Amino acid sequence: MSNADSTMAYPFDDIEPRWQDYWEEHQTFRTPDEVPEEEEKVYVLDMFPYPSGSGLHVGHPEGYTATDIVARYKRMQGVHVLHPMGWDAFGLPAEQYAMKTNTHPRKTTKENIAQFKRQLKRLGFSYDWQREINTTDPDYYKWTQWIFLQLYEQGLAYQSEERVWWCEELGTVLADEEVIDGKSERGGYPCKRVPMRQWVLKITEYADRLLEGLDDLDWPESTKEMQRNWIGRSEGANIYFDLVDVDDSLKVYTTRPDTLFGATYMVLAPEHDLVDEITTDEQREAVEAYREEALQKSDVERQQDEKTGVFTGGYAVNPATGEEIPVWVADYVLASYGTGAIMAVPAHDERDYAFAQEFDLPIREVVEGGDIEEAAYTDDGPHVNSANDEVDLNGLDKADAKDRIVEWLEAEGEGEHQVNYQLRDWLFSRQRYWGEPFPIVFTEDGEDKPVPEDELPVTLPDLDVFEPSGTPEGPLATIDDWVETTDPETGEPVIRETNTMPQWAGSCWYYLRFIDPDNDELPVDPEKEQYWMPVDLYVGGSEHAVLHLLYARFWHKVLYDAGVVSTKEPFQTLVHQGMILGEKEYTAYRTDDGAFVSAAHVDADPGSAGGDTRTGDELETVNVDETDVTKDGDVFVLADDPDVRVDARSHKMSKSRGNVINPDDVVDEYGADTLRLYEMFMGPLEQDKPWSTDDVEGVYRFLNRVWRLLVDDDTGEPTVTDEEPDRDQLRELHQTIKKVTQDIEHLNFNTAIAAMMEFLNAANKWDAVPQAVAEPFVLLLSPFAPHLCEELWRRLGHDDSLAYADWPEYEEALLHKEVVEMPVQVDGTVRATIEVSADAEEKDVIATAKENENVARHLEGATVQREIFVPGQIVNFVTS
RNA sequence: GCCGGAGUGGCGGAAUUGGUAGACGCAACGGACUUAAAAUCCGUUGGGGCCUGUGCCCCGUGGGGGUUCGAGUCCCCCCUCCGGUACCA
Repeated sequence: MSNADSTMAYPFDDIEPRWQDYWEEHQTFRTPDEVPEEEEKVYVLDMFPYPSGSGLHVGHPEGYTATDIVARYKRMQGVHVLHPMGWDAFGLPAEQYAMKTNTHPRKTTKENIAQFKRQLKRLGFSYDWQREINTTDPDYYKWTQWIFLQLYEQGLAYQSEERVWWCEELGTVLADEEVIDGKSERGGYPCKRVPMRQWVLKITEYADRLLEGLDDLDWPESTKEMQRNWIGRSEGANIYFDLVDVDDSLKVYTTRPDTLFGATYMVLAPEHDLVDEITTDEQREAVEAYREEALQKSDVERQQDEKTGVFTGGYAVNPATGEEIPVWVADYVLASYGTGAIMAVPAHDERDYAFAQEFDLPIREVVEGGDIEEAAYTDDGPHVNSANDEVDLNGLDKADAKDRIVEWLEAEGEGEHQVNYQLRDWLFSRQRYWGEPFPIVFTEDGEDKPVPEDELPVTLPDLDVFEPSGTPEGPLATIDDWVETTDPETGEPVIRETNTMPQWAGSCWYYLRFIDPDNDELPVDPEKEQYWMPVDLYVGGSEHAVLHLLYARFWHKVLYDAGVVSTKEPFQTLVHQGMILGEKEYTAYRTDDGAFVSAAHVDADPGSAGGDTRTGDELETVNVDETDVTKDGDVFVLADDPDVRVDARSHKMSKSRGNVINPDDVVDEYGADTLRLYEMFMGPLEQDKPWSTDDVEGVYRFLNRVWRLLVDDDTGEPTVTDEEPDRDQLRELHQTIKKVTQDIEHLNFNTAIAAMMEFLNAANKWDAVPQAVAEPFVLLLSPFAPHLCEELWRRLGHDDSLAYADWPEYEEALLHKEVVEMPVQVDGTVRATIEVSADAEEKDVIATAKENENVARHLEGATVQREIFVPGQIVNFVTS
């Protein structure tokens, strides 16, 4: 039963497609190719979507509406706006679908894009569709390959043997998350890690610049912090430990060189190069077995709490104490961080402490302050037991001890100060079909060579059959007549690189291509780039807080160094829209025989089935209607049985939960303007918010009231008058202009809408609406509900679109009320509200306040110590 | 564990530099219109208490303390929830 069926509803289903056609026909939102002469510009960008087969989700229009409002608002202010949209269309799902149905990913992708585009157009976004780009288009990925060549030529791309999960049965390489317990997630077939030659990008070379660049960006603090943590810069020292009976030394990285005197053993990662050399014959078998086991474990499995490890039989010399200390192999030391080896200081490191306890290794205190019988002490304190003939750390604190010992190590040639990063170089190849081919060939003697620029793009060959390649090298390796080619320079036979680029590649620079999408000479014209960059507002999900945004910043800096772009950072202001959750659900728990169990006794993730914590019985979940629950203190209980607590929360939308809202359905029922307005009205943009169909109807009613305020339902004629607006009407209008303008500037769309609702409530009480008030109001509403407002604008007598009409400006003088209400407090408690003239003097206001009966009553018998007067805000009498 | 964010009516959420807590919307209730329903319109709605009534009093922004004439807002301590991350030496 929807209100939308009512005959009273405004005809959105007629209005919306009509205006969408108009905009398309008139190219209303086309941004000219030429660089405008006027300075002022704004580049408003959405994170472009992956066009999945399931179509648009209600989460998409949230960010897209926000940027659309800003774009439309800025256009009306006469600013040049770049507001494009495109498709991040390479990726695994289309390839998996191809293997299931033997449909070419190109076809699937094309269909999905058509679906997405149709859905977006229905929502009336003001994109310049002439600039649409698609990462799978050879004219686009030509330049992705070109950028790879820039990286290659600058020495930022190298090849390395990296281990991948290979599943013999499935005949394909799997990602980490597709392998569980060494078995494939699909089918449960055994997998093993095999080394593969892969391309890796030297993002670590840019670590410091990526870190520093964050400081000046107007980004959410949490996102900047996540990037900082991801880069993970730390300062410490490399220290060299000579090996006993082996002519080599062991290099370790530590952030606590000051605890060197407490290093009582050492640990190598199982992958460490020196394991073989160090291991003694007696220990070899045990070490080999341990190593074998560790190599087949996934990273997750290796991060179990219990520490495992095995003694190598070898010893190293602690350079500070001269002691010979045992060298172990353990998988709590990661090969990928630091040098893959550590000096273990069990007294002052929790992990080393746990390991030492497990294997009964000595624990020696070198920093005072804790109780090392109980636990590792990692805080600061005076150093002890830390002196030899040449250096003495005793009594020093952490910072001084670090300086002193590093100085000594450097003088002795036993170590040096070292900065380290958690950031790893970027594994840039995938053993897949549906991605950008690398512009690289290999000569017969195995040398890699770049494909010359004028030979780009290296296009993806077609495949007849989509099936697992049967080789870890991926599907392209099976196409001989593509792989085998000739070197255009020498005419010699060469073979092509058969890896493809990861999905991130295309999204690393798409914001540049939007500026100049058809350029076949360059990725982007420098003059246009200088005008439009940086992106002024970038909106997208926080799931991209690290990877996409870090990779894109990295490429941008490389392009900056190559002189392709003029800004050091691509995205000046970044906003993450919150997640839209499903409708709020109340969940009760029940036993087999139908008895309710209070949620207080249920052990389960809220909303999913679980067990009774007292009896262990399995419980089923029941959805309870909102009307059958009631609030009891902080929790909800069944109205009929207040002893039974129920879970009340909204969940992430998912097919399995069946709480997915399809934007198409909402548009069918209420129209695009309602969907847009609702998503903006739900709450602050950045916040997660639950969907509520009742609330959708609320904003729909608002749009209907706007329509009825200005248009006669029977005749379709406007109901406005040409009378001069009175003072009250002007004040209402100008207050609304001010509020809406400021709120859009701050992306506070929910309160902007509330202000317009307040305006409407006021206007509904007027006998008639003057045209001079109606028109600015329609303009204010237009970025939010563009179809409705275009229609109203037309009916109010305008021939052109309002897309470039002047944004209304408020007059300060019209905002003021002549008479204002002021609360009067006695000792901080409001006792009355008085009406005074807005420009009344303090003494008059105080006098009026004192005359108030209730105020007088509270002041009776008391001495007024102070009189607080804040003009227009408050009067407060403080008594003794 | 660590980092980040948030706790305000039955619900989503408002609240400039500290200045009438609960704007706006939903839901609920009452009324008008209607043969009736829907839609629409008007009104009430944080909790408790006093009063014939205009009205008045007390409590109230996760909990406890503090600063201030005045605290949702600032300071200290604690609790809960959400997101991220986790053997990074």
